[in-house]
Amino acid sequence: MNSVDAYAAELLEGLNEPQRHAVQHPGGPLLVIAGAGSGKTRVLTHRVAYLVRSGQCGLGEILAVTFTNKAAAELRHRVGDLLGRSTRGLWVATFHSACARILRVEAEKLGYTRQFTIYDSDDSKRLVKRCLEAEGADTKRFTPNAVRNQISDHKNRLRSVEQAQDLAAGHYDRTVADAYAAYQKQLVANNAMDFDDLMGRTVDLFERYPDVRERYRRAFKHVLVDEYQDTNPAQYRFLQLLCMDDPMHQAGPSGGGTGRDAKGGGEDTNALTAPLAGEEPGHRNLMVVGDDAQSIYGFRSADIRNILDFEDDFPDAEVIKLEQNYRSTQHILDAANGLIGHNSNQRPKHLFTEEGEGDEVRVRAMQDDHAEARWVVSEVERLAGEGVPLGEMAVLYRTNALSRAIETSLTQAELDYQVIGGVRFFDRAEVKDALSYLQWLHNPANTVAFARVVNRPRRGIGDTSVGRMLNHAASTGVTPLEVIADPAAAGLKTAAVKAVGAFAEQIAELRETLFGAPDEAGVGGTASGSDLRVADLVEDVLRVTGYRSELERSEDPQDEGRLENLDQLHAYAEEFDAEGTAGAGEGTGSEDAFHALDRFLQQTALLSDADSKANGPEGQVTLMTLHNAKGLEYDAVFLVGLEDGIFPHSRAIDSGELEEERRLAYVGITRARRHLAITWARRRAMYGPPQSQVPSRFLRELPHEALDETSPEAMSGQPSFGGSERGRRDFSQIGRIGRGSSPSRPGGPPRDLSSLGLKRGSDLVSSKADAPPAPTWQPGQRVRHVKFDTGEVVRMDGDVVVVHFDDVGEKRLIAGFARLEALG
DNA sequence: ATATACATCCTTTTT
DNA sequence: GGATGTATAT
Repeated sequence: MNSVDAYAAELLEGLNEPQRHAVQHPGGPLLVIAGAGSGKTRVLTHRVAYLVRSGQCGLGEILAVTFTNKAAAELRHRVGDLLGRSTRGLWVATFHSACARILRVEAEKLGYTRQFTIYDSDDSKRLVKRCLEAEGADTKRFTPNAVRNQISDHKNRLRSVEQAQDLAAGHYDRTVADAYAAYQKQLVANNAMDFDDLMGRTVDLFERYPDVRERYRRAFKHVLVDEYQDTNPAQYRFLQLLCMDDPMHQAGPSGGGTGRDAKGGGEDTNALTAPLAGEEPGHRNLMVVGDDAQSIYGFRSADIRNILDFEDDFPDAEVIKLEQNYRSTQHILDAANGLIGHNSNQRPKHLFTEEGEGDEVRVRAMQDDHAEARWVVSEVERLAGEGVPLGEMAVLYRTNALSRAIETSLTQAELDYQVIGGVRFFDRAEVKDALSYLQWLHNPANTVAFARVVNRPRRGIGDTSVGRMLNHAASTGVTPLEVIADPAAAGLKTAAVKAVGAFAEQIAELRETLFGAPDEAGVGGTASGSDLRVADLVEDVLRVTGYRSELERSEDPQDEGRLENLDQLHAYAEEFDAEGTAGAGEGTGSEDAFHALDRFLQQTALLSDADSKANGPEGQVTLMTLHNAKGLEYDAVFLVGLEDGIFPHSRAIDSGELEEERRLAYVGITRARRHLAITWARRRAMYGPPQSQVPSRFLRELPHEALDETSPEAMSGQPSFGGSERGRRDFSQIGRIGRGSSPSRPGGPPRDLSSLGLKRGSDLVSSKADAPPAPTWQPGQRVRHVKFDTGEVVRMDGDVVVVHFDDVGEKRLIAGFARLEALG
């Protein structure tokens, strides 16, 4: 072994057999099936480092693709650590940012300028809405969101407008296809691309310009992909084009070229992959890493068949399975294995660990959502007492709506928590407003940004006026910037003309700061403000437009927070400026303001909440949806709301997406290192009155040996005193509790509360701080005063239970009451 | 043009 | 429960 080899071999130390195998893979297609917690990032980073150290290629000849910025950053960081040197030159990017980078350079070839704007889903929704309205479609039946999703699906499956129209069978599909046509036309007119276009247009580019494709194919000798199970057909084709023999011969508009389009017909045809003779050979060095069991983005057109059929697509592919788990204890893995075993569409695998059995997975049935929340919180407290940091605990749920009860209980217990999800920073209205100003200054053709800011803050330019200006712009093929120079031409009334005039002046002033000299409306000026920083520009926008002063003047307490967000945006821009100047140290000279803005917008468009999604740094319990939990791990995990209709979600049940739901549960289970508890509630208030719930079918699929269930009914959802229908109707405020030792009917009511769903002391905890000592209840004990879950008081007076409705209102109380009445 | 009051609708969402 | 959109009034 020569010294180079020895140097590279260091990178193999500490890897297990299959991991090492993957890292050393000589070349050609490689699929690594990486079970949860099996060290897939390790394999990826070590392979990148190994390729470089063993001299197989240069750092700059590797492209590593991920789905999130966070994953990309981590990958880069860890490769840097392994190599002990800078990773500049290494392409680690998300699919979208890699494409955006390519498209900036090649935009002209596709009829765009390199200043094109990237529309986020909100922007594109607005544009779709406008298109639908222009078409005269009924936006009740064709909601902008639904239509946008359909269009997105078309794009992700690489269906052109024409293909979509050809495919459209019914009226609905045709309307969608027409909207797609109009929308796409508008995007080009706006010099804008949506997220899906970043992929799709790059694919277009590669297909239409073989020389361009060839250039990139040569630039990257090795391509590595993370989370391959989540790739959609567009991403799949992108990889093909980068690595493989020319797959394009020809999937023309009318041809059978829709690849894996199930709707389009042949389930098994795959025009993308047919290896074609006589073309220049691709390097074929494609390594993909993923876990089919964690494919949970089907609703966003991710196609699990990409990972399931990898060997069919690439007959010479090597497949390596990583099944040793370094995260969880065996009981948790058993639960995961048992559950996922119920899926048929999968690659069989069996996770194992050397860490030992650990705790059993606890499954608990709760009276209702409040009891569930309270139980979770009491467990959080218990574990905290055992030394598990709050930041190492997470509560996971299917839908965001389920977080509320948990939040309430955590607050009452005075425990710190963070909720992941909800509105992202860059999606907040005020932040988007500010960014839209910047976007419009940068790309005056951007009508969405224009429509957004023209009357914000309120300037007396109403919807009708905005509509007229947009129409005018569209029909005369002119940008909104030119429209506001002569608003009367768009047919505005005098008051509106005046208001627009004031707005135009503000914009002129801002353009002057950005471009230096005043220029004729339109195409970016010549010499632009030399050392203007983006942060200054943000501030100028807020000042000149009166946006900031409007908020400062406001009485609304929420506006305080909005100002803070704007300050945060400013701080973010300052950071960006600092990085820019630091990086541009050598030779580049001072970058002009316009170009800085260009880079700034590019970056922010593809940024999400970046790093906020992590373990609560210190002392914070984390709450989030299962989707958000992918890739994370915690010492203790609580999976709540395991009820049919919630999880699996009713819409998934209806549309036969149970396997994906099951994978989602699998993801949840495998987040836990040592402690896992799964709960469901007999009754839950979602929207409106509480509904009876049935335990999730997934609970029945968990292997009993791995579980700790309080009672048989925890699984079945049946009261232990089974028998006839009862307890599901409405009742008076008085119920009776059976008494004495002789049940009044066969298998009749027991006399204690255990069958009421109140099984343990913790179910009867007082939630009010100043309430009398919370009476907990133990089997066999007589009960006099009970504090019910939401704080309502239940007093037992002999046989009769009297319920006091206080400030909370009665609908929550009925839940507890149903069970009491059931005994009567 | 805008403020307010009522109705309506609810998955998940890496970019 | 709440955010969004439409109808109505000013």
